[in-house]
Amino acid sequence: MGEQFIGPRGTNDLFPPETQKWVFVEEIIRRKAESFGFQEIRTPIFEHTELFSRGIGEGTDIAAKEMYTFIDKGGRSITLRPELTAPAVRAYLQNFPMPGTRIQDGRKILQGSPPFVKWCYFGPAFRYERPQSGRYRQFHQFGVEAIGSKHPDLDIEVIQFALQVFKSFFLENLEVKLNSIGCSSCRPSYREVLRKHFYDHLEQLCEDCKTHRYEKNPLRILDCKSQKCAPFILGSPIPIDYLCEECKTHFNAVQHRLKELQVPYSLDPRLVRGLDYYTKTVFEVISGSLGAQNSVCGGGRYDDLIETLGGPSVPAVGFAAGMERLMLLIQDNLPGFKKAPLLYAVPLGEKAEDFMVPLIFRLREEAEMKKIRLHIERDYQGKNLSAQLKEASRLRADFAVILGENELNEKKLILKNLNTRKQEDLPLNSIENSQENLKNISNQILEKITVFLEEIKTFEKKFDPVLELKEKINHGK
RNA sequence: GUGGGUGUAGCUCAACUGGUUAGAGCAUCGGACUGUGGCUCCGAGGGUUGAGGGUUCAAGUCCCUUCACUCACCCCA
Repeated sequence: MGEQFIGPRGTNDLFPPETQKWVFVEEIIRRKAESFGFQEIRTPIFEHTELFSRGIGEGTDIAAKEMYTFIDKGGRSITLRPELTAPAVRAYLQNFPMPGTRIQDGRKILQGSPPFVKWCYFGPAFRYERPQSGRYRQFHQFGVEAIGSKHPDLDIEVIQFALQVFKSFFLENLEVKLNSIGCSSCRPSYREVLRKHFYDHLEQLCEDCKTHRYEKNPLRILDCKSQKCAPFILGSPIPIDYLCEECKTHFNAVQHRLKELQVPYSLDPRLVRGLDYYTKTVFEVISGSLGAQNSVCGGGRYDDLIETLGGPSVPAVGFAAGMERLMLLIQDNLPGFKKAPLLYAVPLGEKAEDFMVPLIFRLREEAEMKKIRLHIERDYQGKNLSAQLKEASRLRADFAVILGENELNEKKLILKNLNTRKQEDLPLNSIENSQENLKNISNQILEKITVFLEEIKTFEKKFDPVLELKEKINHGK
């Protein structure tokens, strides 16, 4: 087989019809984002390493061992983004002017309200992990961030947006998990309570919990799935019992709204998330049909992140969802995509080509001006008539334009409807490829085609993608 | 990083307990049909059996190493 290049581990190539599905799905998400007022942003795929190590926390698995980091030619440490929230915050701080600040106890205190933005994004992210179903080294996320307000209704709007997106794809059997992990004022004391709880059993905990988590971030012990830790986690104190007044009111407000809006959710006191920047509300949407990597989307509040990254204290909330995982869930439900009707041009011989090439060019322009969606293709391998028509059939072409020696001599051109197998001659005034002549012929062809297309159109109304999708869902399971 | 499963033609898979020249379907290309397509028939090309080493008279098959894919742990989207 020789030596062949294959793509790096954990990366994927996308081809039609997959690419069409992605475009379709992204477009629906964009429309949904528009109605929520989340505006699309684009930030670089790489950033200074420091942004991530500080942003998501030195101790986290992501920062500690999953980052694609390299030194560039200027000696800077650069990292391919493993997530998009930290870059969004960086972009926010860099581009949106703050009101005046005063320094108090080494912290920047805002004199007025910070700029408020509601953003959404799409794009690739990179983590060095062993790939498996729903997990890749280059994967794609979409998500939203609302920066500049601590209003609990924004937590709701973010969750609602995620659910609305999933709903537009008729996804069922999704579960919303919710928790609150407190803030910088109540978490330290809770942390101590946790340490005390686990202290007596320290020797019986798993390696990771014993050595790292207990010291660095005892909350993450709650998230540990090891058999060893399970019995001690069961009886451990949970974050919501130790929330400060502010966090408690916030969490109550969030839950109140969720109930009011009849959003089904379940409290999960062990949901703590793997990134250090979360505060207060955290949530996750999981699916039972994804295998081990069952989380479709995860997010929450990050009221301290902007300050961690060198800005003033600005509250924010957001989530990120995995495109690959979303596609896994919905791709069987997605409809086939209507292609533009195909016109296959069949020039036989050099003279015919000399006329056909400018004609094709002109046809494309005329079709566009008349807003006729038409795909025009031809043969480039000098095949004979039979073979070219065979190719046209293989490509499911709807029409063929045939031009050979005979036609040139008789000053005509054959337009064949490949569905009905009927063909007719279109007279040529001349075989000069003057613009006027080409335009004339183009319009003749397009006129004939339009008639056929009208017939097809009424037929295709049954195949409206959304209707078809709905039907599938209703009939299936 | 750790464990399980799997690697045979472009794709999907055969080849009994080790036994001649590794087969089939689909796909591709050509011909029947020197200018009218989807069908049919005939034919052709395509393989260092993932790679490297070992055992054996003999290895696709057994052993070791390595690589890739895949699922799971871990972690997360």
